Amino acid sequence: MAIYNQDIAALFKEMADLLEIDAANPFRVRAYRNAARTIGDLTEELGEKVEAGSDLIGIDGVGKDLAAKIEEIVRTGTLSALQEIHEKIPPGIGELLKLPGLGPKKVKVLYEDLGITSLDSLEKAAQEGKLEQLPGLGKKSQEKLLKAVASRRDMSQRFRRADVMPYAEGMVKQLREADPDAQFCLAGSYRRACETVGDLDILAESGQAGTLMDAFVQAGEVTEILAHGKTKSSVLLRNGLQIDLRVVPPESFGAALHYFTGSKAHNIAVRRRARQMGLKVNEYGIFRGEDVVGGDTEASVFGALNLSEIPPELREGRGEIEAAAGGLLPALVERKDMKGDLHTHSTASDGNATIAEMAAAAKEAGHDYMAVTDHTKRLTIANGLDEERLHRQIDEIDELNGTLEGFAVLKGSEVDILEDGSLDLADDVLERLDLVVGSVHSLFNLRRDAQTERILRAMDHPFFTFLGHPTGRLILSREPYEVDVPRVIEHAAQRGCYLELNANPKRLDLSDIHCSLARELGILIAVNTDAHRTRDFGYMIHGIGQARRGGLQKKDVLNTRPLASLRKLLEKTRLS
DNA sequence: GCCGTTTTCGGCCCGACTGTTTTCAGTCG
Repeated sequence: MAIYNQDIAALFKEMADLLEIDAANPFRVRAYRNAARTIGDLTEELGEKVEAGSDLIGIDGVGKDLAAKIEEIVRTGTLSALQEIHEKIPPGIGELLKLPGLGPKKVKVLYEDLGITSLDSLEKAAQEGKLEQLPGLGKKSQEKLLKAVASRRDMSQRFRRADVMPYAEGMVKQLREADPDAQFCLAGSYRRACETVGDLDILAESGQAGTLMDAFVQAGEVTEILAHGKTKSSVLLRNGLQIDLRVVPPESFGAALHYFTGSKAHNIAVRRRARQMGLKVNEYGIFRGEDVVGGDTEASVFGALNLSEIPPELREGRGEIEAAAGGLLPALVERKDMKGDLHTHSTASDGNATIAEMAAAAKEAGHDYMAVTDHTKRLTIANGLDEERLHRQIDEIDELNGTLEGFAVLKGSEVDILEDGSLDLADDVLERLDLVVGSVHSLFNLRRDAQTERILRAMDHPFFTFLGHPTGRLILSREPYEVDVPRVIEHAAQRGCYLELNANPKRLDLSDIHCSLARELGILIAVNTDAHRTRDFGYMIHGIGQARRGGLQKKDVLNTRPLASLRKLLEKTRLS
């Protein structure tokens, strides 16, 4: 059985959890967590590196010891150090660390005094009133833990970013009414445009901290107050979303915004740099001894550290500090750079607007062109088009284009990739199209090799333009199908075709990491909404957020091109 | 356990809030 990076990362995470409960050196714990995070982000498989005999030392956070442990995992599938610690700390107990209010110390007490190793046994002990008798715990902790177990069971702990936008805006609106002079900014993973967020962080600059705090905990949707302090409070909404509000004075706003935007890994890296320069960074400012050297704006924080300003989307501790120090940060693509949308549907298949209506909406969204890419016959559930219907649609689009001014509708198709890698429509109709999006809509459970080969073969088709939603994942609801994405990306580079970053907020498919790999290999990415309704063109902002996280610049994105250059690039993918 | 303008040892980010405490440890972000 092949070992993938995610497996190695999972073992290191578990190791970190158990070591932490075992009260190991906290920096040793951090070393495991750091390595797990780095390895989870890598695009090259360490299993292959080990087989090839390459050196693992040099991977960020991997030294001699962890390199040996990775080799052990790859060769044996297990980690003996983990099994050793299992003799002291039972497996699965790390789950308890995820409960709010429980950290390593208390988990250890729970296990040693009451033998608690699971949510079930914790719940039972709490119901029997045993927790309140433990040192450091009381009646209140017991009640909170009982609630935490219940809420853990009945709701997922993360939210798609797009789904929390209305809650974020609603809360800020209520706070603004309480203090019209305050400034608000959403921070955290939300500001970094992460695919999912665990909670919302709202930062306020205000002289009325108390007023804001009161308004916050009394807001309409709040069902529980988790903390209510002078400058910092946390609440839980009915849907389980946690919101944190922090109020700071104007001179600290930039430092606080930087701090609460994170990520944690980025902040640690920034503070390490500050320390090396003899400075100290906290959420109130940046200091040399007692002297303030920055903090009112984010620019002042980066400036004091001799860094160019790092866009929030890149603050993941993946080398952005070094890039900023060397003046090597990319100028990230922006929404206004987008000239068109190359993946849309109409009533001909499973969309709910006509081509003319979609074209009008695309133009309204600021685009100069749009490609119609309805489904094909294999996807009967979506009323996919067969050759004859597509021929007619092509004629229809030609006719429509004759009536449009300052806007072009391109002729395309989202063609099903069949099991053997062939395309779902005959060449004579594909040849008439401006572009062909190849997508997998069936047989998600093929073995990894078979799925990868299937896709590579489809890409080799002479009329193939780009791969639609390359992994098929649905965020928080469906795992990607088993496919060797780096291999697909490398193949696209050799073949001379493109990849899609699907901007639908449920998909955001490619991931940021894979976007970054594609960019390194010089592959153009089409950022498309896959719109099925006119309002879906609004999805573009989510795609742009993801593209920025992947470090994509305007030049890396296919549909930032004006129509004439776009046509040339589409033409270029055709093999004779 | 990693790492090096602190360089093979001795550091490793920093502060607010809670609950249980009676001066602070644990947790969280």
